Amino acid sequence: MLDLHFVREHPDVVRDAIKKKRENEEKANVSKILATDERRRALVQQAEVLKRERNAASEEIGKLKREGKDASTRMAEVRRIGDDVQALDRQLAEVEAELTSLLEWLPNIPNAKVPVGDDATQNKEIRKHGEPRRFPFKPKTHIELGASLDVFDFPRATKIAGSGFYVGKGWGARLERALINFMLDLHTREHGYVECQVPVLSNRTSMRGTGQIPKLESDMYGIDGSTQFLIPTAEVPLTNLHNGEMLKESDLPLYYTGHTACFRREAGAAGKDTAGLVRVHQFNKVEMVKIVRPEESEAELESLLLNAEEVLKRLRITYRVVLLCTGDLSFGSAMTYDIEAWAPGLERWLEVSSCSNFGDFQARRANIRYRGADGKVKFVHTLNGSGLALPRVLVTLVETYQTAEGTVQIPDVLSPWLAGGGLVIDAPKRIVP
RNA sequence: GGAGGGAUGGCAGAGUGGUCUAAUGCGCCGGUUUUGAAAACCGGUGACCGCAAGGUCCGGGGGUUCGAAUCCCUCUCCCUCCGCCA
Repeated sequence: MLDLHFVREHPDVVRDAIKKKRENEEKANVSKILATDERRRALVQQAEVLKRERNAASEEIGKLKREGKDASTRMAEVRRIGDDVQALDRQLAEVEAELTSLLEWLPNIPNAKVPVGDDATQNKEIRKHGEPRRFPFKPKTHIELGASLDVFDFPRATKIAGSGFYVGKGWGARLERALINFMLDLHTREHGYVECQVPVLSNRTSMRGTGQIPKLESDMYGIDGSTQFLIPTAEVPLTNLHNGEMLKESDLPLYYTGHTACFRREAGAAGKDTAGLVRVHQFNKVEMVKIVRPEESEAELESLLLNAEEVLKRLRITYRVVLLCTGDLSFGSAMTYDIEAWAPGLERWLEVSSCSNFGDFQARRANIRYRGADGKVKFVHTLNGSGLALPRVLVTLVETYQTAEGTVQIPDVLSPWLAGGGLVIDAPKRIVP
């Protein structure tokens, strides 16, 4: 959420952001907000004048009564004021609710470093790590490998739950578990994050806090008449750990990581990536969240990105880092880097991580503040990034490390997390060693 | 699931219809003192809205009243006990 003062004082900056982000100008409506704010301030003034009168009169009545005098005419008068106050307060509550819901539709302002552009084609490549691997044979896709090695089962997942799910089986499941532990250990032992086990269900307040509600409500699975939702990312519970809290400056920065299942309807993506692991309704993800002082958030984004990249470096997977242009930037983000890993079988780059700086956008919504050394209350800045999304890492891993024989050579770096197991995925019942 | 108790500023905690403009303590900030620090003493110190005067806020919402932290209803959360249970 943007600061109302900021919107009032810099409406053009906000309008510019809406345009550059290709947001719906009907819903993200600055003029309507300014008009509603005017109405609200007029009502506040009217109500306050009356309240002042009422307070003075009530005090007087108290005095009269203590002195044993009659106060009935005064009381009748004040009663009328009270009725007016109540009517004004009702109107004010309505206008304020309207204003808040309008404000919730305003996107965050992009950082000045973000290139202006319409869509993903205008994103800017920042760096590349490794080269796409060349094969002396035609590499298979993870779907083909998954079937021949019996490690990913899509038809049976569809039978159980519907389309857009997968079953990891044998090495497929084991490898995913090893990757999760590898990532969590890296982030906790070497990058300074505190691991959290969090609910995969969150309420409306939390969803509003991180910005999923109102804009993305229809992309989530609601529970119990939509009082709670399955989380689309652990960003929601991890950031909302501190919802409504007043932190001490010495508490900052806070680094959290956690592994959860994530659930997405992918409502707008019907017909896209329908086969395989690339786009599924339920997937595992290791997430990193940072809660930091405002002056540090830009540098914290860079280190967050490096933390995510480190996973791919150690797995020796080819990737590139892309700075999203304004048109591709998400609603609440001020600046986002995507990490895209190369999938040799599919022959395309896959987004395995998205690292964003939200500035104070989420902090305002979730009311996460801290008291500075000077005693002043300020909003924190929040950041988050995937570290990483599991299914797509599995895709790039098995496609990258496949052999001419149709087996998969698992990178050595994972061996500590595959205790007792070999490092080659072979056809069923011939697991090596 | 049943019964009871509770929610007050950054924290602890008093306050059961009228100077509550919320006591007091801790913490925090400043000062005095000190070579420096601690201690002691003195002073200051909530959030939000408003250009300001001022107004609002005692878990959320609603009600009673001239007037609500205080009374009533309701929701949420926490605690104690009982039951059930991974």
